[in-house]
Amino acid sequence: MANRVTLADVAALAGVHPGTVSRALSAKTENQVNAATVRKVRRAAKQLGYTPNAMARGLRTRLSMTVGVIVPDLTNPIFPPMVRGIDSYLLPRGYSALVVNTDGSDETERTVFESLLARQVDGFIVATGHTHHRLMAEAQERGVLVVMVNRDAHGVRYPAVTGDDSLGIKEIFAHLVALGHSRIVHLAGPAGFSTSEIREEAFRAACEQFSVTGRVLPTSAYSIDAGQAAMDILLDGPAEGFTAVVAGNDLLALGAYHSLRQHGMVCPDDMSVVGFNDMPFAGDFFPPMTTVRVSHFDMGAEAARLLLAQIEAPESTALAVRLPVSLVVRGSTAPAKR
Amino acid sequence: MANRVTLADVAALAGVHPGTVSRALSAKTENQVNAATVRKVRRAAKQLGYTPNAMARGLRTRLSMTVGVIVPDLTNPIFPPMVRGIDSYLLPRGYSALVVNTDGSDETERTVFESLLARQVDGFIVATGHTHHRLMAEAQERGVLVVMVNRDAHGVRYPAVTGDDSLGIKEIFAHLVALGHSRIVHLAGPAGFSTSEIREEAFRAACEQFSVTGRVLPTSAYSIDAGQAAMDILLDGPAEGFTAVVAGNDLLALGAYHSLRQHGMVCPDDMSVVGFNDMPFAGDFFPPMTTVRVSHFDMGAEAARLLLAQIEAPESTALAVRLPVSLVVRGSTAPAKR
DNA sequence: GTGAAAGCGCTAACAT
DNA sequence: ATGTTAGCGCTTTCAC
Repeated sequence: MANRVTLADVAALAGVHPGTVSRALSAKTENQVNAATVRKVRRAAKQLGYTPNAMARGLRTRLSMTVGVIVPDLTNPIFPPMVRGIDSYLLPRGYSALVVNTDGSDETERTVFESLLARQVDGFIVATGHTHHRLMAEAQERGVLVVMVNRDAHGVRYPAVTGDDSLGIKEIFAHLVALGHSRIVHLAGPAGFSTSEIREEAFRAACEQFSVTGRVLPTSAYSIDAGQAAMDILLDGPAEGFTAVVAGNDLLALGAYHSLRQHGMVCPDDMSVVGFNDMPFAGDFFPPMTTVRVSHFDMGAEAARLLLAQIEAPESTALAVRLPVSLVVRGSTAPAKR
Repeated sequence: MANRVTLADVAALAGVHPGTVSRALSAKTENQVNAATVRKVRRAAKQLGYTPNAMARGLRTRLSMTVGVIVPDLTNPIFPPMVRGIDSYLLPRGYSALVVNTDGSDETERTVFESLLARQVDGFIVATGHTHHRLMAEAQERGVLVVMVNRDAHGVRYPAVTGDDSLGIKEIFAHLVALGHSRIVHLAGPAGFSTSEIREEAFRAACEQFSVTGRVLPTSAYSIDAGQAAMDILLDGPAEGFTAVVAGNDLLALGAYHSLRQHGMVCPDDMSVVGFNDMPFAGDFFPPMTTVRVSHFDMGAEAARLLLAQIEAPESTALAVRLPVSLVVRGSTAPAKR
């Protein structure tokens, strides 16, 4: 594959030593070199179409200028914006992101983690956090730099960037209660994730606060099918007078849509449904989904910022960052039927 | 960042020469080495937690085991499955994909292309093709290995993996004509892309073949807004008796939904709409979208296969691959009103 | 079957 | 301000 012009070639053409070329071409060191020489070197480099070899540089500097990004599954629509957010911070600073998927498998996660380490990534952004995360604990012991994103891990001192989930749930309740709902179901995210825990916790607290009768339905995954299955359990049994569903995320809410439809019920007339995340196209579903917006782009950008801060100053105390959320009211919520 | 165990360390512990460790640890060369030595080396490597340094290896072998993937925008939902497809072929073979976005900018594309080249990628998978693609022409001259995916580029001899767009359009027509539609609009994709050209061409041919009165509405981008704007133009004017819309892709079809709704029309009662791609969640829109399914996962996997074939045997004549398509009939198409 | 030695392309200390 | 030198960690000829 092409591109066999080296520093030595440029040096030869410019009539200087390779070391000088290296200095002339790097922003940090070009002031150590005569302006005229810099120009001469630049001209030679351009003429030859010189591109520095990142692997040679990285080998020497022990820096790959690459960060590993570990996500459960890129086809989950919250991740592409997050990856774009990461890139938006990384690329202008000369870094690249290597994105890998785990499909929820701890074993796959270990494999990709090691392979990323073999590629000498300078740090990780990890979106696969779960509450008891062995790998993260080990990574910390090995001195690997990590920023957690979206989900946190317990007992690990890595910085984390999350949305303000508690506030999101509270805003949902304010909206629902104003619409007259007093019996509300929570389609709780699967166990073992901080997002699930925090949202369920906030749900219970909000029930207290707003004097609402709540019921928590566990789910097995953050997926449409799991949401549908959980909702089926409610609708197959006695009605119990619930008029609204607060789902752990938009996918679960979509599952609730499916279940409702299958049971001949209409959302929002028979049952209001609220999602979480405001994933792309949430406004194009039927009905357009009321949900809590979290900017996954910002989440990614912020995580990248925290990671580079650590890379450049390993001592920097990067704390948890909580991003703002906002309720987006669309067509899946309506006044409670009396 | 951690991980400072080298070959030399392993060699010292195992009591052999670094060269021997290298041979013992590589599948291709381990048969050159005594079985007992291999075991000894393996044990030492495991004990120290040795991970080979990919940059050092790459520098020596001139192979990065990395491929560059250039997409317009990862948040366009057809790309995540494609990237997963690429990964599905690459990762088991020891390769990684470095994905970058261009946001449709030729300048950005040049920049990311060069930066990927600097990272010594062994080849590219390019999803940003347009009909007259300067960069691809240059890349070919420079001997850069590329596989085009989804879209083709004219006048470049790179292999391309695309869907069978012509067949897709034909199947749409068979469906629509069976429903009694005889006046059909095409929301054509923007100029300069092979997908737009081929689909529009197939539309015109199908109009001939099925004796349908067609009208082509150009759009400025493959986006919801562009689709809505184009559809607005039709609906703001005299009706002309059109009863169905064949959109250049699902996003344009979604734009048609919006325009229809804004004009107080109901899909599919007043107007049938067909998309193209069967993007994720197309079945969850309102109404669930009738569209042509193309497996973008397979597309990515196939592109990766073609690229690795080229990398491993640069002489291999990789031709264009056309993937099968299938019409997915959902709720956005209905019998034509008489 | 294994050791020795060179070198991939670059940067960074050191010397001048 | 620039040249010299060494070496990042690995693979791979060439010896033995």
